[in-house]
Amino acid sequence: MTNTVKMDAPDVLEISPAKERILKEAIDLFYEKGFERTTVRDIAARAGILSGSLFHHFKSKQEILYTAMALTTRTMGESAEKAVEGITDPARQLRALILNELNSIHRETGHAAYVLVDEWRSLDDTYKEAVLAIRDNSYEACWDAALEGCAAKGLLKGDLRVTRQLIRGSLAWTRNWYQTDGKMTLKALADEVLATFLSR
Amino acid sequence: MTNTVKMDAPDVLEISPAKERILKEAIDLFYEKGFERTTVRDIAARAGILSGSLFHHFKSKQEILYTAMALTTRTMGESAEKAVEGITDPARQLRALILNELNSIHRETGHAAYVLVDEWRSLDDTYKEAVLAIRDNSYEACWDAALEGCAAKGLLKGDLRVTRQLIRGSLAWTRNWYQTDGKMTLKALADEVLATFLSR
DNA sequence: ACTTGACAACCAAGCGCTTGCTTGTTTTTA
DNA sequence: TAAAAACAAGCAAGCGCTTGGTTGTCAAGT
Repeated sequence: MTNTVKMDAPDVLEISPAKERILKEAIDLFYEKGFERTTVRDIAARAGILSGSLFHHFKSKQEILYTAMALTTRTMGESAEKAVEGITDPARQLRALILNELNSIHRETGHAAYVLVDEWRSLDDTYKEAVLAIRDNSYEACWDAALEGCAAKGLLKGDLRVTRQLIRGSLAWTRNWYQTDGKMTLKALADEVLATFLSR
Repeated sequence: MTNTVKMDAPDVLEISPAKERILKEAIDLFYEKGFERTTVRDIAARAGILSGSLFHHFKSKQEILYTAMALTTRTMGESAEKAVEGITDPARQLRALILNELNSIHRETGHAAYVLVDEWRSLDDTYKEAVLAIRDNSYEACWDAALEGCAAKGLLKGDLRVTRQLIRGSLAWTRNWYQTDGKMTLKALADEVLATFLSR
């Protein structure tokens, strides 16, 4: 797909079952305590191994964070593309993207999306670039297309880039208050968000 | 005001000039690197003293974070009350609160508001309660009043509590994209946010 | 006017502990 | 039987914090 050289960064595609289990536990811990407060001993204990054994799979704690973020970024990009697939109406595209993002944050794999945003500062600069390279391809393009479509139809007023950020902020913040087990479903929340941001 | 015993927690009102300088530097560092990545040696160096001398003013690193957050919380509460003072129209109240919050985030003291949100997880549970006790008094009440006023006038649709959180998220997220030195002023941004969330 | 003593602020040194990570060896798997 | 995976042990560095002593300040005592 991408024509950039991939040799420098370890290919995130290659994930052994063991790696996957470690990543899952690491993400959960990063979600609970943050990257810095999580020790390699914590991660190893949850994965059922000793701390030293971690470094057989990842060369550093940073690489664990990077792999988790790179994987999450790719997954969310694919997920966004799939969400708008076959939808032509821009308002419906937007709703699909909103619901998709809410699902990413609050469903079982949700901790990964949370970590991607919240622990970004903890990622080394070199790795940041690598993750951004993955992100820019598909994810942003989907959102831009949907938003521009809405704007063309007069469904959105004001600066599109600002609106985009306002929506993004609203969605990201849901992790601080939305309860999966509450009365409101994610679909209902998605509708509420859409209704809030679309002028009618 | 509060009838709870206050003896356990140190009164945040008492801040010597030295304490204030240390707090300012600490907040800047927490903003730049996060609480965990910031060492007491970092803070001391910026304050122009040695690390051990910090503990003459604060009994622990945690207490530095707590003091910063308690102070910020009180300041923001007072600031919100002052912002809506004398304003009766709920839409104008809301605009004032939005602008006030944007100012808190992006003006000179902005790092404090940022830290309050972003490093909340790093604060010990005991201290969390103390900060929440300060917060609940004024800040939330101002927002609730303005939002209910808007709803009564038909300016807001949907669940008020959800709307409140969507706005809060949009505002908090601005720190990830809004540039103080850019073309858009904070007032213009406040207007854009207001226009986005109010139905017309 | 000079001494005294109490106090806050700070320094210099380092303690005890935890951290991420390494090494050499053993176990498991295929 | 050889590679992959995990263990056992521990190192060097950095962490928050403590200790004991040195300043500068200023009001009380003589």
